[in-house]
Amino acid sequence: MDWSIQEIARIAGTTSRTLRHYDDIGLLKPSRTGHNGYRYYDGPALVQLQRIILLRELGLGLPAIAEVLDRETDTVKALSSHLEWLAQEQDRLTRQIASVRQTIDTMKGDGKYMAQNMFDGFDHTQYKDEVEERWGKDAYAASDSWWRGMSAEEKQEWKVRVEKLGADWISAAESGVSPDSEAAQDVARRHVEWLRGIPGTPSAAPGGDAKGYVEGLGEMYVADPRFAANYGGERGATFVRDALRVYAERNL
Amino acid sequence: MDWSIQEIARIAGTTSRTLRHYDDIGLLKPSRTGHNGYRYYDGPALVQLQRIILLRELGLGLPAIAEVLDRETDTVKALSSHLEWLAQEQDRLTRQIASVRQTIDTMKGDGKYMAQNMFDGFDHTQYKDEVEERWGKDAYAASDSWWRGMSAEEKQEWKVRVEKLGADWISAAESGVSPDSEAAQDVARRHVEWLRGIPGTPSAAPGGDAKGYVEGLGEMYVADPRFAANYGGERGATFVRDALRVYAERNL
DNA sequence: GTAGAGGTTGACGTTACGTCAAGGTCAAGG
DNA sequence: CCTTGACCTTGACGTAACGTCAACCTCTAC
Repeated sequence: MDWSIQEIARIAGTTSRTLRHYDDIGLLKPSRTGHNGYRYYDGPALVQLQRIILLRELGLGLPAIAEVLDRETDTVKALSSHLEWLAQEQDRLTRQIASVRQTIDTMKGDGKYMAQNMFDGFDHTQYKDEVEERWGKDAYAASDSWWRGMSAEEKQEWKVRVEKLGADWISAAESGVSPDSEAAQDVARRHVEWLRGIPGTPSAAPGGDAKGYVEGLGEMYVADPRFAANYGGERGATFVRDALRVYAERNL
Repeated sequence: MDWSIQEIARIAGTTSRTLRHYDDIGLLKPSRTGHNGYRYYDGPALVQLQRIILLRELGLGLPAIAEVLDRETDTVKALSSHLEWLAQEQDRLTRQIASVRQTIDTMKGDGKYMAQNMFDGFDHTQYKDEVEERWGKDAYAASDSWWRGMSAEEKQEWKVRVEKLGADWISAAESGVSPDSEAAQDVARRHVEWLRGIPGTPSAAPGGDAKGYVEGLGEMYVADPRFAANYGGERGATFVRDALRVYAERNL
């Protein structure tokens, strides 16, 4: 009264390969093995197999299932902790979906963002004189040719990055944490790394005054309403300035 | 004006290993390679890298990103189809979470199900005489010892399987599809495979009248209100009977 | 000259099997 | 007895995107 490997596979709704795999990892051994090496399974083995399949359909991993089968863990307990993991995954997915949606919207350019044309790379020519005056002709030229050298898609994605950085600054400022908190400093780090991608930025190497540059930028974000608007107004810009100052002090 | 592998890794917020991986699969080649084999990256490479990282954070796979970079696919298009996939995943997760919750509830035994003690394995002794009369003493004895041989956990999970099967029957019946539809026939197949797990069930091999047995069971589900209740009342049981009859006719 | 930091190319591990590949076993028919 | 076909076996690669050694160069600074 036992079945061959294909037979229980069909009965249980799985494949013979899966059965062999379970045998290999010791999850479910055949109840009997023929002299020819054939695997045979009996009733209790089928019951075990059906338990395994049930738990697998719920998403449990094979090691977790093995624990349940070895009576090291309660099934309900295993499922409960699995449920937590599932909930976390769902959260992550939800956030990612929101992110993708926003990115698509930004890229499609619904006018709202396209019209902004911020200094941060969106329309260099508009600020030509200002940039030349502040950082010199070379800086503008380098920055401009860099920007012109990008494809439309690259520009789109650059904008998206700027958006995200701005959004992260705002949410950090509004979350009420201090500018020297780890969260804020992480955004500051990303901000500085982002700046490094723009030609004309002083390098962090000795000789390039990256520290003064970053601190100066921070002040400008506060002083210039066009920038402040990008970081959630004056309060936001102040937060950005403080966080950048701390970051520059510590790392540049 | 270029960076070593560690430097851009830091600037972009990733690891050198990842950079090497991208080089290996041809996703992002260094802009320059030293005579010693060292990889160096310049500004445009950094821009590319940042595009890649942005898309990766949104969950796109590397092949999809490669398509975007090779201009074979529009970024927005790639993200849109990615969004669909994400939505599907979310659906799947939601359903799985519901399934796990229900399973946990059933196992915890909130009394509602525990009290049911259906024939389908929940309390064999209760139906001893009836079973013996219908299928013989041997059938009852085999079935009973099989049931007693199971551990508490196995019994719990067996109940869960019965619950799910019943729930699937009901939802199939209520969905309005016909008993010979693919969906209904799939549940029928699982039902028959489930029966095979109970000792005493006639085998599908020649000599064992599996066809008559299954058809007889179907009739009983309709005739006996205790069973019918398990399949959503008389209408549900009728659906089950019809589906089983079709299945038996075609496959047994 | 020698640390020490950083670079290189392999190559294995991760999840749960799918998918060949090469070859033995078994029942049925000519 | 031999063949055919269905079924079985073990072995090994592939999957997604790197993390993590391992063994071995290279460069800079003291």
